[in-house]
Amino acid sequence: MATIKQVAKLVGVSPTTVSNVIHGRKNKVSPEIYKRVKEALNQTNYVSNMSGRILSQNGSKIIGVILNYSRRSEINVVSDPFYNQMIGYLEEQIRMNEYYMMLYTSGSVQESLNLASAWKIEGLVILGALPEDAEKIIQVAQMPVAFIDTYISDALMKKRFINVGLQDFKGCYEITNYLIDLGHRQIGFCADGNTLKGVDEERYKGFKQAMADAGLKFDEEKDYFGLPYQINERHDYLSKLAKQRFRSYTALVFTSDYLAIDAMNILKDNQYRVPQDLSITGFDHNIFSEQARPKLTTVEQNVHEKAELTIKHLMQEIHEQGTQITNIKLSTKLIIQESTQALKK
Amino acid sequence: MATIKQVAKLVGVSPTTVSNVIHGRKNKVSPEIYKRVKEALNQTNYVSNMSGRILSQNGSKIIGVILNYSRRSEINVVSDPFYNQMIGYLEEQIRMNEYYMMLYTSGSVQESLNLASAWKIEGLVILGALPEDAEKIIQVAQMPVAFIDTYISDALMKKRFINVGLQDFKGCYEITNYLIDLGHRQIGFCADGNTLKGVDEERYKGFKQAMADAGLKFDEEKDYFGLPYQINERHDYLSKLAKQRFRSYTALVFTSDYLAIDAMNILKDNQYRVPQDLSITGFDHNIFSEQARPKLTTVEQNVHEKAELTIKHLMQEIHEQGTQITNIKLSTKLIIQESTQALKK
DNA sequence: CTGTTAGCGCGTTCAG
DNA sequence: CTGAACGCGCTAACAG
Repeated sequence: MATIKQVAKLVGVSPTTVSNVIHGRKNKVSPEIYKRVKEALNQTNYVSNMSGRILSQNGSKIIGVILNYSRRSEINVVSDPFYNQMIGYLEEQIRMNEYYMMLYTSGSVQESLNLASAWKIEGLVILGALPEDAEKIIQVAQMPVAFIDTYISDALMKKRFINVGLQDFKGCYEITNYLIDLGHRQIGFCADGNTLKGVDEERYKGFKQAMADAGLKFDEEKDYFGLPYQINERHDYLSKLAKQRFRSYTALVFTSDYLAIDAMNILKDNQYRVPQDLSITGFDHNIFSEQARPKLTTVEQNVHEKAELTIKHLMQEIHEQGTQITNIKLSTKLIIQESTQALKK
Repeated sequence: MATIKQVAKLVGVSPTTVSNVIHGRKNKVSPEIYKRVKEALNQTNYVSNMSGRILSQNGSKIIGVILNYSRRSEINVVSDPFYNQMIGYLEEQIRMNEYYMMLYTSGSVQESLNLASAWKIEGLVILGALPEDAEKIIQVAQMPVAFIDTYISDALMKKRFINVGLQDFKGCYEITNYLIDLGHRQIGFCADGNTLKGVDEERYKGFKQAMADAGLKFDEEKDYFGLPYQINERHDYLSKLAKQRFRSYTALVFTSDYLAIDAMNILKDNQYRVPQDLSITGFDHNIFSEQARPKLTTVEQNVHEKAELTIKHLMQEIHEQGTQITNIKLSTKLIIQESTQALKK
């Protein structure tokens, strides 16, 4: 509640002196006064008013974290533990850098940029942006931006933009290969919705490549399953699939643990045994894959590392030490658990 | 990027006029000029600078959301879907009220209050605060504060404080009673940690009351299981319990779905069949209880409603229309699913 | 080493 | 209906 002025009056010095003490500029204040001001600061429980600070050109100390939910339905963004974990870790990293986190979910680029300029936000973290939105942002944003899990062509990348993602192609290639090695030939691919973009698209490509490399047939019309976003619709649809079309497969690859577990439960309800009747794989290695029985064979990504790297590079850019384009693809790890087994001959 | 001054110069009017247009004060500006200014505003993509606004006494439009993790380990806060859902819904509600959300996890009251005063935060939402922390906050906070899931005595409540919670006692009483009705007599109670506070304590009381009302013995030393926070330690401990002490029970009551599912898996790994060998209940009715097989018998709380009510009342307080102490206890609902069954004689 | 002054962008007087 | 002037809290440049 106390302002610099009030503290200054209390001690009997000028506001500048107080400001200097606050910023620890010992060389500009005599030790004696420094001590007295410091005490007054503690006594009055002085907290600097951020708006004053921002106005006098000193950075807002805010990192905006924007959750894009144009891709997935809102329900999933709230429920999918990947986003939740990510937000938790981002908050941790931002706080550790003595910045503040403003969280915003937004479907539109303009909205996000308005937020940023209204608050003179120093850096932006954008989760799950579509490639076309990312392009727009790169063109107009005035501050460093870090994208997480967005596919941006290198040509578009600029110095102040950071892109942290995963080796989605490779991850999905490997897990598909693993299924093929187990003897599976009829493998279906299941994802959110009918048009794949970004992360899911890369995973799909990895899957198809693995199939092609093994000389296996894959019919994009028949063997690709686009699941509804809405949980009830999805369950109905999965039930139908379980009763008919899924019967001709021995393994199913899902683009996320969330979807895989969801489907596995519906399959169980329809008297499938996993993995005896059907092998199932997920992607993420989050809490769902561990809590499920059988535990899910999946692809691990290190969410904490993702958050840490993102904020680390963002901070570098903010402090102008960034020297090159940052486009990181973190490696993945195949986690073999209980939801897959070798095909019996 | 444009400031009021710049827009004013562009149109050829004074800053005041522009300000008036921004605030829609049509009676103070001629229609002709109003239109021209409006156009310029759109063209330049004007966004008002928040710091200027805050400084000139007009509210920061920030709601601070503080996650207290002194009670639970950080790991759980990040993983427990209750918190995640809550944050998602709070963000939604805050945004819908045209406010901004600043997210902060903190173990100390002072830190939280510093955040609030630095940003002139208009309202605070505090998740899972300890009663003693809540008391401190009530004493010193300058703005409306809404506590979620904190037990505060009515005597301490003041006009500007809001408390939204659950009928935890009743919820746990009912589910325990349900088990008793099913014929269970040896019922254990499992919770996070060894000293129960707030929500968990109330649930424990509800449990004990149900046992007492049914004339059943309950030994606080023996029949209460305090589980370690750390996931690995917890699993080890649960494994031990599964092999020995759990054998003498026919039902276990858990304080959250998260813990119940975690334990259920360990039990399965130890050849228990749920519910045939052991009935299990959770609390929350979140995604875990639905994704599990068997689906968990649990107590439902409406998280969305909780968030909505919290922000609604907080907004009322902010706009000074709050007239009375707000201490809400939302009702719960028993959700009977597959993890419980009648005891065979 | 210390104090004075100006200005950041906005909203709100108060005169014209 | 319009504009000039002030102040919010802070910092940086400049004077003493």
